[in-house]
Amino acid sequence: MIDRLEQLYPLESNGYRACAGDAIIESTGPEEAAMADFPAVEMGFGNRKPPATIYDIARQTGVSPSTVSRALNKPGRINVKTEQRIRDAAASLGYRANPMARALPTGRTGTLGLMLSDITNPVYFDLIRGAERVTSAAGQTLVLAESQEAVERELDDAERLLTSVDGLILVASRLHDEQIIELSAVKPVVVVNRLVEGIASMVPDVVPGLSDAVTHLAELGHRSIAYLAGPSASWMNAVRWQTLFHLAGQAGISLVEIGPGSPTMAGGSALLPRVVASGVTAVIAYNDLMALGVLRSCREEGILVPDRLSIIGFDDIFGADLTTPALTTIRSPLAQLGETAARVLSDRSETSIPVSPPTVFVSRASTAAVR
Amino acid sequence: MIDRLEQLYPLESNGYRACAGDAIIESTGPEEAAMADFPAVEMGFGNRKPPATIYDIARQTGVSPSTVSRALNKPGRINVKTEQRIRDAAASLGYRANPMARALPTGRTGTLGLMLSDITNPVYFDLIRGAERVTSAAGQTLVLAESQEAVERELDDAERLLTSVDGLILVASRLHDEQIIELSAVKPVVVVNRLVEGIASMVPDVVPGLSDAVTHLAELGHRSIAYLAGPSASWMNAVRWQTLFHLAGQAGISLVEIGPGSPTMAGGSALLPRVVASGVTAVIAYNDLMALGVLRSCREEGILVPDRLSIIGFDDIFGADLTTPALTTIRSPLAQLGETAARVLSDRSETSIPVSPPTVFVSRASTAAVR
DNA sequence: GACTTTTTGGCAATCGGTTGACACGACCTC
DNA sequence: GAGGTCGTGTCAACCGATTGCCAAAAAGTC
Repeated sequence: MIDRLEQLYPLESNGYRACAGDAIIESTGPEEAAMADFPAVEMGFGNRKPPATIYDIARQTGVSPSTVSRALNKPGRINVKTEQRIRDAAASLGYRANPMARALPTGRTGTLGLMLSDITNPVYFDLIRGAERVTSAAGQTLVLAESQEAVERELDDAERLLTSVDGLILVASRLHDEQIIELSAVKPVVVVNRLVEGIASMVPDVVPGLSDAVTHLAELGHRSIAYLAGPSASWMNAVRWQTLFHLAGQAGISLVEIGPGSPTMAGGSALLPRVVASGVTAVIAYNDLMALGVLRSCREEGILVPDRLSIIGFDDIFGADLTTPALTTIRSPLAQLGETAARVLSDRSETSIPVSPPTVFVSRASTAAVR
Repeated sequence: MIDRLEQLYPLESNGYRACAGDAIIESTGPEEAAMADFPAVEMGFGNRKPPATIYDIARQTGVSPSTVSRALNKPGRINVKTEQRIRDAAASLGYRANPMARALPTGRTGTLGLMLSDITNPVYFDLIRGAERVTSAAGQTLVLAESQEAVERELDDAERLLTSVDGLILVASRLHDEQIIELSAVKPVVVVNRLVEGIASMVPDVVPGLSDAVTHLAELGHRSIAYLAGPSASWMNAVRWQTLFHLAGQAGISLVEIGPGSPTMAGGSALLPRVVASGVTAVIAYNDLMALGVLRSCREEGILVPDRLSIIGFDDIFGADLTTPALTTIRSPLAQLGETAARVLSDRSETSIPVSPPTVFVSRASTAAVR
């Protein structure tokens, strides 16, 4: 079978773009598709060559290890001539400083941790991107960890991560305030999408976006709407609900809370029956994923959107504008929050930091006037 | 300003779900939305308490550090009574082993690296999930790195990562074969979506899915189709093109290659004019992102899909079934590849490993019979 | 009771860097 | 020429674990 693969993808020295002139294509039969008998390949976990150390460089150049260390990290401290010799040797040996050996005496690991409930939730894309950009610009490494919405696990992972990181960004953490404060006693911690006293916190200001959304619905004639609640342990869910509660009151719109539900498409879908039963003409969901879940279920149920039900999401994730109808939503400035969080940790600046960029209402096609 | 925020999100000891009865809601004026003057908060980067070490435990229990180390890691080596005393002390001090101090003498870091061109590309979601699942089940940590489609940077990051990781998974790497082989001389390396001689490689078998796709198009009466090429440095792009080339030939369908383009929605959109000019009735894109880009541009240009143009994507990413029309695509078993890759590195098994699970054609609504 | 074996715990070296203290020579100054 | 300064490089301690080897104590054997 491996033969067939190699015929199919003939290798060249540079690995790809081989001429396919004599490749043999044949359909894979069902028996070949079975899991049990994939083509297999041998792993070569054999003898590896240990990476070069400053001791190797020292021996080769005839200086002491400490001189090597200084030549490589303290420009000017060592004679330029010597420094160059050392640099050349380092390059020829393919030297790379061992980050752990370095971290041990210094305490600096050159690494920031980013913890979120679900790495693959599109909501966090821009946030991750933003943090990545800042981190790598500062020559540091960003490590991502996932807590799977489990408090138990989140604390454990956070503690583990904390020991090997210069700072930690907690996004939409489900931990208790005290637990977060405890973590911050060990290493700098920044929380995003949550407000914790005494901890650098960055939350978008939900008022502008939500306010515009409510006005928008009011202008379309909606008098009765629902909020699709996310996880009850989510601080941001509480904020969105409370804010909406007041704004709806001010606008004279009646509001019901439906949920809590899982912050996923499935979670949204599951709540549709209750939405229908409530008789509301519009829903605002905790996030876009839930909104998309509702949207999909509506299509399956034959409920016309936006004619019979208007839907508003939250976050403006990837894909929100690809649906039909395109999803009206409230955009959170997550890229900016990610950047800021990373910058704060990266600079270790004692100065005050920005904390509350505004959300923006994005009007698309999933909202319309009440019939 | 911070006052307003606190009024808006009043804090309680447990952090959320505070009563919002007296919160004050007012619209944010435009001047407040300006970037310059976000509410700010002071960071407390003050004196941190250093984490507990085995020396602290040793002192408290009156034994030597080596005994502590053994009590915690070599069950049975130490008297149960002593071991328990040590465990209790460790717990009361909140001890957490410093992974770097441990890695230094042992060489084992308990960490796997996963490198991909773009963390936030939905294509890789399932792959990341799969790798994460296996890794964390094995008590290890997965660290993600992003290479931004830049070979220079990818090599640099890979080398840096390699020093602090037990093994490395390279996904859709743009590196040269030699570079990858060199990396694998230092630490175990697995490549995904690419075939490199001598390196454990996992690629989906594109034939089944692509074959069904071509048959599908042929049955719908398409006689002339286009392939929207992805990055020319992508091994997988070459494979998809070559395979399609043969399958189309066998089916008697004429085929043109359009591109290469960036593997993004923008990349797909940019190629639409050339698709139109070519006069084909169907396109198969390098990936779903490009297919979605074409789809969106078609909508903007008033080109009906699938009536005037059939579109097939690749990978079946999140959102592919949310569009209108829902995207017909070829699903890659990436979750499985991610799991397998992680398992191979995690077990360090010398045994042979599965390597080529089949792709599956997913027929949805973006393909139809030629008028 | 003397000898052997097993259990239990400590000593010290090691991993690969960093860094404060210091030695040595060159150069400068009065 | 004595004293001071500066530039350059080495020594040795240290970060927090792991682990091979050994010693003391306890248990077992004849």
